[in-house]
Amino acid sequence: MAWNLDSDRPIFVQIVEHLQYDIVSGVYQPGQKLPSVRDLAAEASVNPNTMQRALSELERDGYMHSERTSGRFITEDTAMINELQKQLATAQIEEFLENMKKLGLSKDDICKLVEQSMKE
Amino acid sequence: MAWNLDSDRPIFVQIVEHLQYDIVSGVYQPGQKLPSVRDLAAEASVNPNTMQRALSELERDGYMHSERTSGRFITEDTAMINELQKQLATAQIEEFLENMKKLGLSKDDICKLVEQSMKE
DNA sequence: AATATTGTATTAAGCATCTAATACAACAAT
DNA sequence: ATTGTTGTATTAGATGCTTAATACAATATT
Repeated sequence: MAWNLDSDRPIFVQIVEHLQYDIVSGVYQPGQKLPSVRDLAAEASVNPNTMQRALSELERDGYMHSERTSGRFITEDTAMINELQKQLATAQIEEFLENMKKLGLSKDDICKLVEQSMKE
Repeated sequence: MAWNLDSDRPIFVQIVEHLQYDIVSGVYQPGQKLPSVRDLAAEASVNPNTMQRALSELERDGYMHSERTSGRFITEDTAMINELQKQLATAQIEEFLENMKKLGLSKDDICKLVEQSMKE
């Protein structure tokens, strides 16, 4: 699975988002053990420090926790995960609609374009 | 008009996007003269060098051109502007749908959420 | 003719990000 | 008991972005 990191934004931020999406979509199940920092860093072709930083952020927000030497685990709080999904989804929609309006497109324009793209 | 620049991405990139949206939506008309680099920089609360960099990018891509000392002008190539609008719109849609899928949402889920948000 | 404004260029400094290279303590695996 | 793996911390260097402070030539403006 490619990580598709670009240079337009800090890498550690993109990693945080990527992992949030993996948690929300079920790539990583609640309670599941994550690969080690070094393995994740290699997988993402990133320095271990950078991966560590991203993981620390996710840990700070409660989406995972580390057991000293046994590894790192996804939270088992499914309510929290569902909340994150809801939050990310509404953020996506709001940003999308706002940007489309900035482009000078009407609601009808937006609907047509979305419907057209959804058919593929 | 606030520029709403954040620190998550390079400012000059955000300025490029902001101005592209202003061109596409008609805030700046084809052939219209832009404020000076210094004025735009002040308006965006940004260093003139940073604004200059963003403008150079837009100029490199043909969306505007500078007349040495008379100022800087939006292109009169309306076809090019329409093409940019189309390009930005499809990019928005594709990114949006891709992210929603990454969140594990089905097409029905997406439709419902969009319809709901569109009513406000 | 004198002045102001235009775009443009340069240099230096500060800052955050990222990589690289280690190091260490805790614990699992052997 | 030894070895390997875990998360974590530290230091140094490179790079890119941003600001600040200028400077200059060209040309509107007065």
